[in-house]
Amino acid sequence: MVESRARAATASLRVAAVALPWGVSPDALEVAGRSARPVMPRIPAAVSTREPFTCSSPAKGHQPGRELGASCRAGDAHSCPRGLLQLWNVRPAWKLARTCNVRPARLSEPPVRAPPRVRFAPSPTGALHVGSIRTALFNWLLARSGAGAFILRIEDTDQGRHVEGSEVQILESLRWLGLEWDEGPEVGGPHAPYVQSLRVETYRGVAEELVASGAAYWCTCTAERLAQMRAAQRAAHQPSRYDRRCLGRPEEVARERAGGTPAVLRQRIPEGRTEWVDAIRGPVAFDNAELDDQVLLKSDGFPTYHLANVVDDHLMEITDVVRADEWIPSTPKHLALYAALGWAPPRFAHVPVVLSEDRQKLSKRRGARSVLEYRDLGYLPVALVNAMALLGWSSPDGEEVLAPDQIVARFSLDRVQPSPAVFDEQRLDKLNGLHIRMLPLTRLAELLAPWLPAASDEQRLSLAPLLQERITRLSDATTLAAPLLGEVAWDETVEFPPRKVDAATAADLLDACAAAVEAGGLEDITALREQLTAMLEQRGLKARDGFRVLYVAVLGAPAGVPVFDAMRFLGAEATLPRLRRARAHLPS
RNA sequence: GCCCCGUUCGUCUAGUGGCCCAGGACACCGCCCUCUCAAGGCGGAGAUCAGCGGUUCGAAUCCGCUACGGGGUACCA
Repeated sequence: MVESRARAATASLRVAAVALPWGVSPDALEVAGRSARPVMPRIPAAVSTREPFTCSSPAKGHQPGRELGASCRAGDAHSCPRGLLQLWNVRPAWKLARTCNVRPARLSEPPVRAPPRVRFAPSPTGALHVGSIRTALFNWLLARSGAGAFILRIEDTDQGRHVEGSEVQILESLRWLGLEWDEGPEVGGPHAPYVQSLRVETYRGVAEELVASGAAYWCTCTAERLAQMRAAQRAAHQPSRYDRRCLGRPEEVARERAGGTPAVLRQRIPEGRTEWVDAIRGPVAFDNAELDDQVLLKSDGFPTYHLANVVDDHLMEITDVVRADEWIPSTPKHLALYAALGWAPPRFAHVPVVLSEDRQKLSKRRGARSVLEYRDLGYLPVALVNAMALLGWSSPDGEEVLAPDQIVARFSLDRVQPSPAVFDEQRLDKLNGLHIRMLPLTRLAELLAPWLPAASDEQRLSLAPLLQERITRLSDATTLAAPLLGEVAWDETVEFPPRKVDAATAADLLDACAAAVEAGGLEDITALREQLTAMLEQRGLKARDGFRVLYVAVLGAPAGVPVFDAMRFLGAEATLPRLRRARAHLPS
């Protein structure tokens, strides 16, 4: 379908070229010489022809063959059935007939749009990982960016796969990330209940309607027969789909059902072709002959996803279905259901899946972390949101470190990539560190509480500025702050005195520092630092090298929080023994 | 088997026929800044835009084929 349209467009362009046989000026060809790379002006000056311009942008679904007038200028407005377009890249005169391009306005964003109502519909089969919750994030972003509503619905129509406790985890994950829902479990809403197992009567009612209109029929075929049929179809290189045996024997099926034979309700897929414009992928088309007569009602009376999701999306007035791309092959079946019921279908946007490092689809089994694990590892929800948003979506201005409200302000589905992406944890780390650095100190101090259980509120507050600049995850605070909140054992494996510092200088430095601290030097650590720097420089040593002595002495390692701040935090009483202990490890 | 979706530096991406012998970010390397570590600044290395054909004066961008990857093909969602 797509191809044939494009082919037709190409054909009409050829005709246009033939129909406008003006003399080609050789001068026009000499744009910039052939020696160098021909440099064409991006937006050339206005040009005119004896014949009208033709609007040609077939690939973008643009209506070709439209006259633009005998002269045009880049930037001119041009109205065509697709909306207001802008001319750009006007071509040299010798080629105008087919190359006067127009840039279509964004197709997916009509100027006036009702606020979107979107939904996230997980099934309670386990904890949410990055792959599944990113779909929730995109839904939430679409809702918030369009002043719409974000609806949460639990799809638990498969009783067998239900995992105890996963609903609670789902709600907790969403809340932790800040993806608050406007309607759904716990918050309620006008279309309650938002749990499918509580809506079974609704689905049965719709199913009856479908039977009455002939869009669905009962089927009593056994699993064995179905398996045989599929094997045969596969062997015959045929698409595998139900052969409609029961469609041709309704009385018999009715008798069997009355006699207690288990039966399922099948959707009768109409003839023809189904296509839709996916907000992320553009036109997608299926030949209905490829489609199976989908089971709508299982023999246990529960609906399948296909029925339940269409019914609920309609009843809940969902305008945009944003879901993972594994649903693409089912979409034509859903569309057929909407048509059979006389309902207007929503827009569809199929987002790509998230892959793990080995390029396989992310899954719990392969060690994908659940969202809550990231919390327990010391990640900030805003950083996770940032990292997930950048997985498949990019900001129009290229900004990458973004708070949720900034993402909302910039979000649109047409900037979502169609290809699957690998989740990069290193990038998450980077983003997490940067977001930690943007936190107000009081907030950081609060967030640090679980990671610094031994510290008082006051201590955490004074530690916060020292830690903020150098932690990647909140959990890093525990090790970084350890030397300040407890004793430090002397570690013989740490080089002491450090490189570039001889024992005598180290001893003098420690003595001088201890003397100064004893004399109240911690009152003004800048002065103390300058005093010691001067002393080291007198001996021809750089402060950076010499101070390593103090790092090892006070923090037990050559790196850590700024050592003078550390000493001040510890106070003279705690600092002096450390300086003296280090001194004792040096020959006197 | 049949159908669908996808394919730009290691990773995430920009890119919608000339601003691209492809730009940014993470990771990596070097330098600078600096009391260490971070953060930051500057620079480096890293992509024959999956391949091949076609259209075009000109293709990462349009078309076709192929390859590879993923998904669907359930009384799972």
